[in-house]
Parts: sequence; C-alpha cells; structure tokens
Amino acid sequence: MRAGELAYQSLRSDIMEGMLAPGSVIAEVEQSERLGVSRTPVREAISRLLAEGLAEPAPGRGVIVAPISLANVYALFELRTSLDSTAAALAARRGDSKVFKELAQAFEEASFALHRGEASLAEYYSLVDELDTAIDTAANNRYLHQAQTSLRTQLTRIRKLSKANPIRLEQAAEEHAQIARCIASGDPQLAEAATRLHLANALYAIEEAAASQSQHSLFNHPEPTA
Amino acid sequence: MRAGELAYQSLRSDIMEGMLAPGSVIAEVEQSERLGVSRTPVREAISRLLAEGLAEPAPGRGVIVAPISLANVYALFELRTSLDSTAAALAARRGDSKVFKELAQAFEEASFALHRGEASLAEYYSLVDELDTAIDTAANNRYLHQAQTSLRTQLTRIRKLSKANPIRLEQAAEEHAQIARCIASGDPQLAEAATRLHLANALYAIEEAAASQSQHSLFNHPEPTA
DNA sequence: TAGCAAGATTTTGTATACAAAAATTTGTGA
DNA sequence: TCACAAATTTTTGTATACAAAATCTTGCTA
Repeated sequence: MRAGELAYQSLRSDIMEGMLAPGSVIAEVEQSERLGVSRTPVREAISRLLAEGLAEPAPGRGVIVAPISLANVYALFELRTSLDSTAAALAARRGDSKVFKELAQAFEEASFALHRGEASLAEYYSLVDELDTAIDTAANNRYLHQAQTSLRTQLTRIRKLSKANPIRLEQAAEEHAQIARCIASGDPQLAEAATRLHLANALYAIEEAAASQSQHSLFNHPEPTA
Repeated sequence: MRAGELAYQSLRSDIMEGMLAPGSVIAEVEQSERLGVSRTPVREAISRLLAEGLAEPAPGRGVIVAPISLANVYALFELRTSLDSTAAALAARRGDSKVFKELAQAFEEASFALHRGEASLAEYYSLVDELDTAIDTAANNRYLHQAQTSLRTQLTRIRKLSKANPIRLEQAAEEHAQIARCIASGDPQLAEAATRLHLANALYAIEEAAASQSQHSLFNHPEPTA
C-alpha cells in the first residue's frame, strides 16, 4: 500500500475506533513516527480527514479530531433526513423492485432472529449496509451518494457512542423492512414517508439512550473556550 | 498568502473561469512552474480541489478538471432540491421574519429594475447570494451548509456555461421574492414548496437554453473511453 | 507576585532530491 | 505494416532539510 493511503486508513480507523479521542490534536511528527512514514504522507492523510469532517482545524492548536456533541446529532439528522428521504424516493422511482422485496424479506427474518437472540449485531449492520448500498445504486446520483457517504461517517461515530438497545434494534429492523417494501412498491412518496418515520424513531431512541446513560460518558462536548 | 493557499485560489478560479478546461489534466510540475511555487503546495491545492469535486482522478492520466455534462445537471438538481428545500423549511422555522421580508422587497425591486434594464446581472446575483446566506444563517446547520457549499460550486460552473435569458431572470427574481416571503411567513411547508417550484423552473430554463444553444458549445461531454 | 518581554522550542509550511511507477516512444522481428 | 517488447521519459510518491511562524518558558521588572 502507498504510505499516504496507509496513513489515511490508519488515522481514520483510529479516529473511528476512538483510539484518537475527539478533541485531541493530530501532530504530524508524532503520527509520522508512530506510523513509520514521513510527514508528507501524513499531511496528505490529514487533509483527507479534514475534507471528510473527521478532523477539524483548531484555532491555534493545529488540527484536532472532530468532537462529537449532542447538538451535532440534531444537525446531522436534519441533513440525513433530507438526503435519505430523497434517496429513498429516487430509488422507488428507479430501482429494481425485486431487489428491495428480497431485502424486505431479509429484514423481516433479521427482526425475528434478533428477537430470539439468534442474530448478531454485526450481521444486522451489514444488512443495513446492503440496503443503503441498494438504495444508493438505485437512486443513481453520484452527488447525492457522495453527500451521504460523508454524512454516514459522522453517523457511524455517533452510533458507536450509544449502546444499542436490543428492543430498538428489532423495531429498527421492522422499519427497514418497511422502507424496502415501500421502495419495492415504486411509490416515491411512500418510500420517503417510511424513511422519515424511521429516522424520527432512530433519533428518538438516541435521545432516550443519551438521557439514560450519563451524558458525559456518551458525548464529548467541545470544551469551553474561556 | 501561504503558497498552498495561493495555489488553491489560483487553480480554483482558473477552473471556475474556464481557463482550465473541463477534462484537461492538472500536472503538478506544470502548475508549480506557472504559479511559481514548488510541487508541495500545488499538491495540497489539488487535494482540496479533489475533495471539492472540481477535480477528479482520471484512470491513468493523473487528475483532470471535473467535466460538466448535461447528465450531471439533473443529478445536481436532484440533490439541490433536497438540500435547498430543507434549508428553506428550517429557515422558515428558525429565521428572523424581518430579514426575509426585506429580502423579498429587494427582489421585487430587482425584478422591476431588471424589467426596465436598469439592473446589472452582477447586482442580481449578489442579491441571490444574500438570500442564500440568510437562509444558511437561519437554518443554522453546519452540515447542511457544508453540503450546500460544495454543491453551489458545481452549480456556479454550470451557470457560467448557459447565457442568462433576461426574461427568465425576471421570473427568477419573482420566485426568489416568493421564497423569501414564504420563509418570512414562518411556514416550513410553504417555504419548501416555493423552493421546489423555483428549482423546477430553473431546471426547465436550463433545458430550454441547452436545447436552443448548440449542445457542444454548452456542455462538455466526457469523451468516450474507446 | 503579576505582567510582560525576550529567548527557546516546537510545530507547521515549503522546497528539493531521490525513488518508484506509469506512460510513451522507439526499435526489432514477424 | 503491425505487434510486441524494451528502453526512455515523464509523472507521481516519499523523505528530508530548511525556513518561518507560533507557542511555550523563563527571567526580569515594577
């Protein structure tokens, strides 16, 4: 692998896994020594992280890994709702009905399996990825896809912070099945409605989780400037 | 100015102004010589252009300035409709009514002035920028704003290709006034509807312009791979 | 002791040299 | 003349040295 690519992948996964804590500075020399490459490729990597929103320039401390705060979640979900509902509507118009019928079926089964404790989280999330991919493909809009990709990166970080609630997972699986069915039906408005409903529920679940868990362990508020 | 910043600004404006034609390769050495800086800052600049979508990696020719094609316009407008209508709805909920009332007034006047040939294009476009900025501010969502910013870059490029039709400009000014009024009214659904209507009309106008002007001068189709 | 300034240190920005990879050209054989 | 391969040239990737800027220390003075 190219050194720049390696640096990017390493830093990215370190941020996603929380090894590099939100708010901590990403020093070029430190990282280049740690990763065993020179500063040039880590600079390249950092600029990619910057563009992706995983890192941020900090006023006088260089660049830091982007903080996550509860306020961000609302903003993120506003954009997500816009993007995902549009994608679902486009997929309903353009997609292959068969593909989404099968996905709906798979989500139904996953919901059952989840209920009986027979399915793993990883399996479920990979199914969600499949649905996302199918929608992206069907929507057939590279700009939309690009916007969603960078958004999903942020959402993934947030998901890792809040422990998944088993009951919510079952519900979510049902909702995903519903979305897939609506897209399969070819009705854009319906697909959009199902998506909005799902996202509203998902946000609500996050709020609940945040309220029950200690906020400070859940979310890293950007430290006060003063 | 930093050399990297200078290289970025220069290349960006060269692309936007068409000095660097869509599809032409951006060679590091060539540009570094032309701009009088070393390869390092132009590499930084290129990576920013890449992230912004103004440049694209080309399979075996390095990076090229992103082509513009009619097909892209549809995709772009699909995303734009989603983003702008969401922003308008948020602005209607959160914005200061007074600001948008004044903007509506300004657009009404601009429409008159345009009709009498008393207003310049530049003035009108700067008014549009004001409205966009006001909506961004009112919507108060950095992620949405970021997505819109990169999208607008693309749209600006397209706008430069099609000559503005004076009659359409008047209509557009009216539509903008309408959008501002709807936001001022505080009704999110109405604001969204006005935005969607405007964008549908704008797209239609582009299609008309493309049909009347010679396609090949208007749009740069990506050359066939064979 | 508080505040400030001068120096020291770290960190970032830029240039350049070198290495590796890719593309193009050139030459040779069928 | 065409195809293929070898060699050359160009282009990109990486390391490193040096410069400039910013931050942090330290010590002086009021």
